[in-house]
This record gives sequence, C-alpha cells and structure tokens, in this order.
Amino acid sequence: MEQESKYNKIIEASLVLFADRGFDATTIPMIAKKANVGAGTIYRYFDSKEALVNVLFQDSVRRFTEKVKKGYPWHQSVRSQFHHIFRCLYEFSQENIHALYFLEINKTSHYLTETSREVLNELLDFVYLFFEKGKEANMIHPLPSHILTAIVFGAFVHIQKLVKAKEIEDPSGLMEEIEERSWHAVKRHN
Amino acid sequence: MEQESKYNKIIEASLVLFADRGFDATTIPMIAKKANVGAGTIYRYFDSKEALVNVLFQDSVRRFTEKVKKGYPWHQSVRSQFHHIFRCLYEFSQENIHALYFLEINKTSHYLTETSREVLNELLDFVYLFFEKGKEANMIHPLPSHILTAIVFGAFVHIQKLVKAKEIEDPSGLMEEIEERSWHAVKRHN
Amino acid sequence: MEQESKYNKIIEASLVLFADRGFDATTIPMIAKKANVGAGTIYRYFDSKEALVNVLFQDSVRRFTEKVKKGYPWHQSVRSQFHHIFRCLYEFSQENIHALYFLEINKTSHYLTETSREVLNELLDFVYLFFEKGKEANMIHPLPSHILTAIVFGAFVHIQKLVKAKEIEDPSGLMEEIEERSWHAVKRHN
Amino acid sequence: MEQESKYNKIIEASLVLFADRGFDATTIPMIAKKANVGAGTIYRYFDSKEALVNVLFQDSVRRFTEKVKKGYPWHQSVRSQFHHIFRCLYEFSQENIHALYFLEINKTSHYLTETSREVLNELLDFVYLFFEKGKEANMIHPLPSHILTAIVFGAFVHIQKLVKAKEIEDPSGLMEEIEERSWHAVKRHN
DNA sequence: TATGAATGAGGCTTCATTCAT
DNA sequence: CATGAATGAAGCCTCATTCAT
Repeated sequence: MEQESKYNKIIEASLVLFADRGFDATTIPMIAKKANVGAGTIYRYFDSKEALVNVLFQDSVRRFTEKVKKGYPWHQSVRSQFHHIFRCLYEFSQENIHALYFLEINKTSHYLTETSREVLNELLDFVYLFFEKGKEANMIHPLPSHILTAIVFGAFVHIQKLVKAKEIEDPSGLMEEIEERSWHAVKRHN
Repeated sequence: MEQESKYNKIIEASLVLFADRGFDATTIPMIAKKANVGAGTIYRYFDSKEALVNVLFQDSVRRFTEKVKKGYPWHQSVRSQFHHIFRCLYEFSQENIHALYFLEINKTSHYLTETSREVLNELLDFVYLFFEKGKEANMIHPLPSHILTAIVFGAFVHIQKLVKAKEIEDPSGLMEEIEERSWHAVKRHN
Repeated sequence: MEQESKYNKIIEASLVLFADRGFDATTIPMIAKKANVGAGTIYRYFDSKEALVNVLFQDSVRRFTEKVKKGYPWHQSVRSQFHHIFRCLYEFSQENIHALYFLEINKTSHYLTETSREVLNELLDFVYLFFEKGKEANMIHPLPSHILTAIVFGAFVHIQKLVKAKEIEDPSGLMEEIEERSWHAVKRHN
Repeated sequence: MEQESKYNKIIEASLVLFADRGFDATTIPMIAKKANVGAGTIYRYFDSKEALVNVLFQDSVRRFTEKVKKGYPWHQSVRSQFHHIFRCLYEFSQENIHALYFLEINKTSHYLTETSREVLNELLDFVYLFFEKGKEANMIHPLPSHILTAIVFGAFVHIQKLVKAKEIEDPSGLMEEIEERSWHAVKRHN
C-alpha cells in the first residue's frame, strides 16, 4: 500500500523542517504531521529528537564525503580537483537541497554528538588536504586551509540558502561562473 | 550605583545569548540571569521575546548600514568602495562579534517581523547598488548582485563563525589578504 | 518445542514484575519481553493490563484460600488451627514469593475490580471466622478479628518483603519461632 | 490573603495522594489540582516528582525519628522503652496518617534516593538498638532485630492502612491493647 | 520602576492498546 | 494463533508571559 517506509517519511519530513526552521524551532508534532505518522512512531525509529537530527546530520555529511572522495581526480591538476569538489557541492545541493543545511551547521551546535563532529571532521580534513597540496604546488593562495574552506563553503552555502528561501532564482545556469569566482578567491594570483 | 541601564544590560546579555545559542534555544530566564535583572523587567522594555530579538536585529543591521553609508567613498574607485564595505564588515565584527550573527540570519527566520526584513533590505539594497555600479564600470564580474553579495558576506560571516566557535584563531592579521581574496572573487577578470 | 504455554509465561513474568515494581511501574512491553512473547499476544489472553493483574490477584488469593481450607483441622485445637494457617502462609510464600505481594495489596488499590475484592473477602472471612471461634473458646485475645488478622498478616508480609528486598536473610529456619511470636500476639494471656 | 503557602499546599496534597495511590499512580496534574496550584508551580519548589516524594519521605521519617529520640526513656525498663516507641508510632500516625505510608515504603523503592535510604536507616538503627539491648537484658525474645522490628511495624502499619481505607473503624480506644499484643509478640516468654 | 512567584500552554517522550500481516 | 509496527492520549517538565507587591 504505502509506497514509502515510515522511516523514510520521517527522515524526509524532518530534513525539510530542520533545514527550514532549525533544530530548536522544529517540534516533534510538526515532524509527525508533515510525515503523516503518529508522534509515537518517530520514537520507534529514533531514540530522541536529538538522535534524529544527528542521524540526519551524519547521513548528509557522509553522503557528501563519499561523493567527493569517489572519483576524486588524484592525478589531475589542482584546478581539476577544485572543479570536482565544487561540482560535488553543487550536485549534492541539487539532489537534496535540505541536506545542505547540515554542511553549514556549526560543529559546536548544542545538539550535535561527538560522533557527528567526527564525521564532519573527516570531510573537512579531506578538503584541508586539497588546499594544503594546492599551496605546496603554488596553485593556491597561502592562507590557512580552514579559512580557504570557509570562503568557498561559506559563499556557496549562503547562495543556496537564498535560493531555498526563494530570495534569488535558481542559479544553476550560472554555476560555472560561480565556481570560477570561488576559484579566483582561493587561487594564487602570481 | 548601577553604571549601566537595565535596558542596556538586557540588550547586551541577549545579544550574546542569541548569537551563541540562537533564538529558540535562548530563554527569557537565561537572559534575565545573564543581565542580572528580573525576568519581569525584560517585559518592561520589550513586549515579547520576539520583539526583543527584532530590536536587536534592527539595531545591529541599522548600525552596520550607517557605518557603511557614513564615509562611503562615493567618488573613488570601485576597489576603494569595496575596501570601505569590507573594512566596515570587519570593524563591525570586531566591535561586536555577537551582532554579526544578525547579519547572517536568513530573512525568512520565523521570528523576524516585516520591519526587520525591510531594515535588512535597506542594507542589502545599498550593497546591491555598489555591485550594479561596479558592473556598469566593468570592474565587477557580471553576475546578479544578490549572488555577488552572498559570496562576499557568506564567506566573511562563515569565517567569523568559526572564530567565535574557536575553531580557528583570530584572523585579524590576515584581514587584508582575506579582503583581497573576496575582491578576486567578485572583480572582473577580463 | 516450547515447554510452556504462552499463557503461563505471561502469568509468571507479570507476577514477578508486579511484585517487584508494583502495578503502575510495570509496563506491557516489560512483561512481553520477560515472557518472550509479543506485546500483542498478551491481549489475546487478557483484555487489558488491569484484567491481567486482577487475574493474577484472584488466582493468588484463591490458591491461598484453597490451601488454607484444604486440610483445615476443624476438630483440633485453636493453636493447631493457627499453626495450620501460619504454615499455609509460609508454604505459600515459599512456593511463590511473588504472589505474596497480592496478599498485601490493599483492597482499595485503584486497579482491583469488585470481583477481586470479593475473592479477597472470602479469604479474610475464613480467617475472621477462625478468630471469632478462638475468642469464643477463650483462646484468642478479645480484639476485633480484623485487627488480629492485620497483626498476623501485617507482620508476616512485612518480613517477607524484607526478604525479597534482600534486606534480611531467609528466615526459614526461624519460622517456628516467628509463628510462636505471632501466636503470642493474638493468644489470650489469661 | 492565602492562609497557606503554596509549598505547604503542595506538600499536603502530594502526601495524601502518594499515600492513597502510591508514587507511580500519582500524577503531577493530580497534585496540582488537589493543591490548587498550577502544574508549573510545583517545579518552583521541587526539581522533579522524584525530588518531591523524597522530600516527603525524608521529612516524614525524620519527624518520626526525632519524635522517638526526644524523650526516650533511656534509664527506664525495656517495657517502658517499648511503650515510648509504640506511643510515638501511634501519635505520629494520628498527627499525619498519610505520612505513615512512608514508614512502610520499602527501602528499595525505585524512586528513593540514597539519602532517603540513609535517613530511613537512621531510624531503623535506633529501633534495632532498642531490640539489641532488650535481648541483652533478657527481656526480648532472641530473634534478629530486623525481624522483631518488622513484626511490630508491619502489624501496626497494616492496621493503620485498613483504617485509612475505612475497612476498619478507628482503633484508637484499643491502642493500649494493640500495644500489649505487640509487646507479647516480641517479649521473652521464659 | 523592578521583581520573581505563579501559571498553563505546549514540548518531548512513554505506553496501553489495536490491527494488518 | 502470534506478532510487533503504529498510534495518540497522557505524563513529566519548561518557559514565555502576567501580575501583585
């Protein structure tokens, strides 16, 4: 009968709500209603609201991490590697624009568990490594990798937030240009 | 005795708390305790928690808007104007790192009033105007101004968020470089 | 395969749990888990949690009543009859220490049905009768039979509660002495 | 206006309810309603339902302990000392029949804190000491003091429970006789 | 003006019970 | 027969807000 499992309905509903309103402004009854399940049902799948948000967070971050690592052009140019990362960012945001919210969440969010922080670190470490190598190759501007990462991710996520809020139209057609802007921000200008 | 007015103590306490924990995770008793006032006192100055956060938001945004408009180098180069805006952003974040939180808040935050949105728009319109003129002068890359603004603000705010979370050390000494990175992101590379 | 009927497994599991934690702190999922049956299965045998506890109560009390009535030494001395009753109390507590819980339950427990109260009354009436006759025979102290019953049962059940809680060691070896103490409490001391 | 403090109203209402229904069957809304206060008010005075029941428990037990220790006839006969203890038990039950419930609570009740257990132990130790000395003086039957205590307290509390449940009429006029029965239960019959 | 005690709506969570398989 | 997924009523507790002092 039901095409979709209750689990998935809960995941999807809460993803949208957490992304739209944040953790604290999203209530279990809201999620239950949007997912078309009883409030109690949520607790058959997740120990608590906090556990739910952490599952969502880790799933999102892990999915993105895998996406970036898979098919990473280890032996191509720094620019190609940057393109790969940026492309993944974009594709990820297209596949699930709500999950992007979780890439923006601060590691110190009061509801994230230690495991969640570690999962995020694994992603960030990968990106830091890209920047480190890029700097060694004199292709990337010599700023701390944390900052370079913040510039690229901060800009991208901010744009997508506006898209989701419908304050700007879908910039898909401009993505190559946006990537180029980001590249200019971090590349080394002789 | 008391050097500081109750009003100011409330403003300051709530600024810190909202910035640290967000609107929904900040409670009136928390604010009252941090401000060393009774919970009821807050309601002598603000109609509601929502009213308080909107006052804070509007104050912050207006202060920033004024800062940008005052001393704006209308007749200098696009690069100089960009420097002015970026400098204001930095100085504003230094004067009150907590208020920066409000520049990042999405216009669609569930607790912002119409007035708050308008106040934010006034700021954004000014920045948009800068980008529009810059594009006319062929100094700025021809992307929609919303997006250019998102790139610069998104990157900057993301960096400052990490600073506040103590995930990166104070990048004050690197601010000129960071400005240059942002400029490279939006300038026209012919 | 299964040696024991589901019904019995439910009965035994709930007996232990109700005795250990009381009615209100015992949940159906707990019982299901301890009995190794599905939660729904419990409802195939009992209409409700309340029905279950009442079956348990009535079973326990009836078993005890039968035990006392069977082999009751109608034509022997009052002391012998007291011995019989006390012996039954002890044996009953040994056979199933958990069921003793139900002898202690107040008739006014909020979950007992009218039938349960009647079943308990049948037991109490029998004991009252013993005391009435004992008083007629000038062997029992002239206090209301309710009170005499309360003294003997109250003392015994309290001891067994401590045993179950492991606050005192098994007093089986002392049972004759304890019986003698109880007898001294109710006998007529000319 | 209000003759009685909210605190006292909560204490009294919960005392009655816990005594009547037990901890688990007593709800915070029930207490609030009986005490004529808002549910939230209870949490201004007590951290949790568990904290409330422990305050009640400790207060009751301490009050009883003090009552027994105050005016204890250290230099009189064992019988006089027993009379004092029993008298205290009776007077305590008269002053607050509901509090008696807490003397009956098992030390292993799932909601009692360590402190509560210690407070109860202090009372029990005192009573044990009485029995120990009584046995040394050959006035008390040589059974473990825990058991002797259980006999006296078990019997008395069981009687009072029936009184409260209105299953037997007030036995105040019979208290001397009941005391004598208890004494006979524990005295040494050479 | 300032307070904080009081409140009840509403949040998170549990659990007795039902029902489709 | 047996199960356990599903549910919503209800329990504990928090907190924005009010109001008597």
